Amino acid sequence: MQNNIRTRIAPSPTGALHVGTARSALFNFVYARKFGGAFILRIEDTDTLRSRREYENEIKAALEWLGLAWDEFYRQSERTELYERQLHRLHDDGAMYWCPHTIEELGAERAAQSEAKAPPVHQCEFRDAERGADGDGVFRFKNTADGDIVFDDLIRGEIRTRADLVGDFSIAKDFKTPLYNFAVVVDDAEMNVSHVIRGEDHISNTPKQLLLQQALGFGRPAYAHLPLVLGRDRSKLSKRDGETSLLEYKEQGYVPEALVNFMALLGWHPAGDTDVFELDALIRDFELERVGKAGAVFDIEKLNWLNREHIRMRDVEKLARELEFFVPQWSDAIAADPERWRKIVETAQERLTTLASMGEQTRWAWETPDYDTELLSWKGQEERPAIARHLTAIREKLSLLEDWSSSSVEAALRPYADAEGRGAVLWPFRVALSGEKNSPGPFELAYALGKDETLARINHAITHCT
RNA sequence: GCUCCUAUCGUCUAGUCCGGUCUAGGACGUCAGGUUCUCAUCCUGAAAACUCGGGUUCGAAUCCCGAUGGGAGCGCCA
Repeated sequence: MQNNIRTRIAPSPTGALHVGTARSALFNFVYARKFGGAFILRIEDTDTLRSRREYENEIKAALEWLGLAWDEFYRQSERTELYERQLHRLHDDGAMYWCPHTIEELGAERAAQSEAKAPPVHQCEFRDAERGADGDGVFRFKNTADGDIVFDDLIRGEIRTRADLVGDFSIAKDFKTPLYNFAVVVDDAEMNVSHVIRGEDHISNTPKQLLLQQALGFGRPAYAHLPLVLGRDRSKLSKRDGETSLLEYKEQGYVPEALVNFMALLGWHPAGDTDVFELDALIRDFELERVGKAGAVFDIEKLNWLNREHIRMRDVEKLARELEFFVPQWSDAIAADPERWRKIVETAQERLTTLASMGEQTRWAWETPDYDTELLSWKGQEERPAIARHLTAIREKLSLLEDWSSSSVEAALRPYADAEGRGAVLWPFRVALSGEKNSPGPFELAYALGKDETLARINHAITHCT
């Protein structure tokens, strides 16, 4: 196993953690863990106007929720001396210059180039001028490379770009305000990042960063560009496609294991036919070589299925604790009888798609059933006296029952139900307990409700019929 | 407009590097049956794809060329 693997996720705190960014974080984390390396969280907050600390906190919370613990943490806004020093080095080498053009001028130039079918590259007449930062303008890297800029992508193979098409790109607003491409290069080198694993929307930034690395005398990390996460319309996932903020999924009742599983499947697949797996297995089986090249559509149906699967695999006690958050209206009842709550959770567990559906899924547990008497009738064909007779028989058998479990209740009633007709007996029994047309089975309900409540609800139903 | 990336069922994908075992496999979803007092689950089954055109070859989803489609980037954002 290699030990010098260092990966990073570098979000900018200008919004919540995006699903695409979270997926990149996951792959970086997994890759680092697999080789016993370090996973770095670097907040790219050089854009002081848009960066906000509350977003940074949200991003951290989301990563923690997913279980992606970082080993090192940095904030670019706290590293300005470093960038300044490197900026001066470039400046002293004559590798950058001050471009005084306004944004309007640059926009006009680009429009003209588009019109003339020319490549959109800024031709600055000041690239050889000796002048510092003043007024409008920006520092640009003086790109003197010729031929192709080539790098080997771990996922895509060789990628080459014509150097003259890269042009003189901006690297800083002034000596104290570096721009993205510059800060990234300095940080990746300074942090000894060994593998840059990021979205494919960064492919076109890579040649610029390569040029900068060379000019500064830095080494080159390995690159792996992930396919993009796409929306229904196959364009980059956006708000229109539903939630793009990871924490939103938490609030909607998705479990982190499902998100991790789902995001891993967006572009990667284990060698076998397994679709359901957890982080440990992902770390064990992950291979960058098995990451696909084409964009992957975010399919909420598959996420829902995975969420169901992971909820079903969950430890009941743990699930019970997580579920409490989603039924605040019953927190007192839960605190009063935690054992009962655990039984309710047990009954609901395999029926939950999201944790948030717990409320409607277990209304029967908290509210006294309120139903029309007709609902007690199996297929609307049983008359009231018959229903009352069945319920009375059930009451008699159950009141004698000592050991109260789903299977003992079933064993006590099965012969009678078989003799009288299962539907005719079990349907009114279940409705008496749940008050619902659709609900978990009567034996499970009886178990979760407990003997006293079960008998009380049966009595209530009997009075309905007489 | 320029550049780059990309292309297997509706969706995620296996297979592509090392051509034949692929009448293309799995999963989600869909549909149909079955189990079940109901719903959900569960079980069985079905429909569903190699973008197109050339070439190489005895043979191509797999190799080569071209076209087309899709995506991304082109910022004094990251």
